[in-house]
Amino acid sequence: MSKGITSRQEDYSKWYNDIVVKADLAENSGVRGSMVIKPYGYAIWEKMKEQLDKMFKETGHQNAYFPLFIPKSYFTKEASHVDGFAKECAVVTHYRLKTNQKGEIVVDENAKLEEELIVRPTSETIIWSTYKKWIHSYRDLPILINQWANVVRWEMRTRLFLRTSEFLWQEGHTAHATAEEAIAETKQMLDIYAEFAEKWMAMPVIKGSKSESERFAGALDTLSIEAMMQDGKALQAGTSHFLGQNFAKAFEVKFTSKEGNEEYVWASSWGVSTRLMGALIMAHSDDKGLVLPPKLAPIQVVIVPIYKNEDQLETIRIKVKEITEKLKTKDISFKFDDRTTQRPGFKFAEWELKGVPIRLAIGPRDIENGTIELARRDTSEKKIYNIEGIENIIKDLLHEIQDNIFKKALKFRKENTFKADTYDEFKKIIEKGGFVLAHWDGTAETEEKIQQETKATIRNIPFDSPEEEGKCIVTGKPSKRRALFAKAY
RNA sequence: CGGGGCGUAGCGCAGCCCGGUUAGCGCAUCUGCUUUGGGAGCAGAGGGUCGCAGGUUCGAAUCCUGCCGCCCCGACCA
Repeated sequence: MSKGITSRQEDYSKWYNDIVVKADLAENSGVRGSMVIKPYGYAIWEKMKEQLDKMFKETGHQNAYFPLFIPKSYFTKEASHVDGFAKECAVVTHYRLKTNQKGEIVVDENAKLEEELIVRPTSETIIWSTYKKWIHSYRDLPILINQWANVVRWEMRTRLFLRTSEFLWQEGHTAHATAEEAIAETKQMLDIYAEFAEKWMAMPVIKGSKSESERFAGALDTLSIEAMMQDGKALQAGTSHFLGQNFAKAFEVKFTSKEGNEEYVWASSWGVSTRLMGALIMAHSDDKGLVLPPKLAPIQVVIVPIYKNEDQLETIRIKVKEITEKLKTKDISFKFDDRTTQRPGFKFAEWELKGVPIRLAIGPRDIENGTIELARRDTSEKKIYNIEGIENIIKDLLHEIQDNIFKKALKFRKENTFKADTYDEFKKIIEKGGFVLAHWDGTAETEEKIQQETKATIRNIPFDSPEEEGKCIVTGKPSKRRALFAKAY
């Protein structure tokens, strides 16, 4: 492992990339724009998945699995949906290879598919074509299904975790008898995402609804949570869409209501992806490497032995065993790093790079005194504690760290969120980086003008943005609420 | 798709302009000894179709032609 990572100040994107690669989270693969998620990175994703999955199930959802391939005809049924995704679809056209006269492996032109298959960029169409078969009566509703899957969007420019051609995600697809119910579901799932972001990722988010031009292709309303990264840019961390009856109409999904009327089904869909990994990294990490919130850290405590010979290591091993037994009773995950091939200093640096919240170091000195050195990743603070009762101290400290990094992120967001009442003010803030709350006349033209001139977009219109009389910073037309603007990932 | 750049050891690069005999450096790897409370030191070793294909030449990493791949900027974008 090479020393050091680029500092945030020097080159923020390089810093991000260094962390991903050097903390062993992921790397680029031989396929353009597609990444390999390495075991340590995948372990973090698994922690996220586990918690989200639990939250989905607690709210009555079930998991299912739908095909990777979508027949082109399904895909093209909902017009705005096609418009939104057509330019980034991978398409399967053949099903066989052959060897030509030169001995090369080539596509067998005789094995052309009658109908091309789209590799799913999202599954609304395949799922709604299936729901048609499942839904006939109001008694069949609601359907509350989630799927954990991979999807492909052929992006022009990719970055590890933040935007890759293939990514992992979950997509919820629900069907309801009424608009109210579907809207309530849409909101509920956004709340779940926000709770997960704040309580688990320790990342404060702003809930709101998207402007029309940022809406999901085929949705009537898109809600999002937006988080601020350390460079002041916004990252969309999750979306929940109210799809109205668009997909039901496109796929002819009707049900007979209690009153005996034939009606179209109402829908929602919602998703978060491996992009959350990128958010997690950029929300908390520092120039020494990753900083993980204890609740998502695959290893919460790492123990590094310090010794001069095999005898000393053996003594330490026995002591460590006592400690780890106690950690187990407190449900604390740990790793005893007894590799003899690396020296302590190397291990310290490595585990800091990997963001382990707490490090214990124990050597002959400690054995003699019944003590242990404890270092916090979030503050870099080091303290000597008695081994007796250390498990309680660690348990409390893990909560404190979780809390501390959330507060730190919240403070940073507050310090970098501003109100602007003139376009000049607005431009200055955007230039520097940060969130801007400003009045906007509600038109796509103004939104586009702002984006063209400043590269900032409307992230969302925050739910907690109070009603107030204002004037659009560009056109001066009246506005009732401030929208959240920022440059975004 | 437009503009720019790059392909030489696992990674990062020098050499190319001005052709010349064993193709070099740093990191990593391996071996040995000494080390181990903040990324060890010394000594030695291994590792290369110089992106691919042609051409020019006594001789090509170096010059010429074609091709392929990748990266950056722009355009595009849940």
